[in-house]
Amino acid sequence: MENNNYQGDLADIFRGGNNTTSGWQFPFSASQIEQPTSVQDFGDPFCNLRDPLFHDLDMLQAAASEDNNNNNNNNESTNSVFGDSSPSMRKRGNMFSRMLQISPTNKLAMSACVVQNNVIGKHDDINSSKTCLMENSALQISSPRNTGIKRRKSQAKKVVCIPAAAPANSRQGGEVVPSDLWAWRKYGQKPIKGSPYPRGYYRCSSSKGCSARKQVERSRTDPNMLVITYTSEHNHPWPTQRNALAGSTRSQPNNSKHTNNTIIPNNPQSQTDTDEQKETTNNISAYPKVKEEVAEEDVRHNHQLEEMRDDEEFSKDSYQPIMLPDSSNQCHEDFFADLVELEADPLNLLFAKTLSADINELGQKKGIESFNMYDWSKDGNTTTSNNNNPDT
DNA sequence: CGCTTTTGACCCGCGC
DNA sequence: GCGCGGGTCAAAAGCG
Repeated sequence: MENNNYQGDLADIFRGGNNTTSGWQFPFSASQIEQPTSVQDFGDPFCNLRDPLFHDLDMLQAAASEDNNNNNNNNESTNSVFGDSSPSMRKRGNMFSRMLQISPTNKLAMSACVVQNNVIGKHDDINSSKTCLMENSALQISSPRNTGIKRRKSQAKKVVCIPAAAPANSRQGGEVVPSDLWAWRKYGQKPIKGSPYPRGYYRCSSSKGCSARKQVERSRTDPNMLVITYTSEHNHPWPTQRNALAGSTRSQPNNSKHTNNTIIPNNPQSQTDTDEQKETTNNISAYPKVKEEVAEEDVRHNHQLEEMRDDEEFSKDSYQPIMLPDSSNQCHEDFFADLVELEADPLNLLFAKTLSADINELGQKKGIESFNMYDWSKDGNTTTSNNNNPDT
């Protein structure tokens, strides 16, 4: 309770999972992810994804790798952790490896986490790398094989470390964090001893009999990172639709949900929204909005997707890139070239959203003004309802 | 109406 | 056995 007074409520993060209009979601497309079918996956959609971004960040990655080498010599071993050991991935780094998967029996994922954080540019110094190592150490503790933390049951768990899109100290409740394709319902939140951040408890709401659960909490060592722990596996296929939006947005006293024509993610903003926070919200709102196909992907159901697309207004044409300022220089083009390419794939678009803070930060390093890559308010009708799938 | 989040109470595993 | 602390339940209330 009191914990919520100074930090964003993690519940906001996962409204994305239940609310198609909320913040950003991982734009998984059927062609890019595999449906998790094993217990090992726990329905985690991150495990098979590859990095569509940031191959312009070699410099940072190199620096990060250098730092990483100073701290860890297990680079080879870490690749397998991410379920993809392709050469390209090794070279460029996988953004999803930021969503660190830590196998209960594999403790070798840490170095990659360090690297990726540096690649992204959010943690671009040695100190932050150390912080990340500390984070990874904390994650190790959560391993069922490690008795450092009590385990009520000897359940297999999978821990994923992902970046929080908004700085933890922003006090912004509407921080955006990837939702996965499952519908999650929050059933509890507890303050965790030793951590200033509460832990949210979620269960799968797609199927009543589904025992899948996940816990979400901020890293106590790096508030910019979220630690998601998946427990149990889904016993049903991926949902073709998410649950109704009802109840997904509780009261927002400031009534600032829609302040202009831009798309406001339906993340409930914290009730202590400040002007600064609202500004951040608006920035978020300018990020590409991606339809529910994000939640519908199953390679085996492509035909179904086609039908759904026909029924919905959404199409890739519903957004368009914002032209960069006239002052754009070659640096702009170089830096954003890859990002513009993302337009071709909604999945990637959402990545761009995910990494907004990182991108802006990195852009500033390159002398680039903050920007919005895509204007989703093209027709002014791109409202939250656009994402709603009628429950009928 | 059906869904959600919130939140205090309760349950239960674990260490001592 | 006891206490701590994490995990879950369930009532209340809000939202579409």
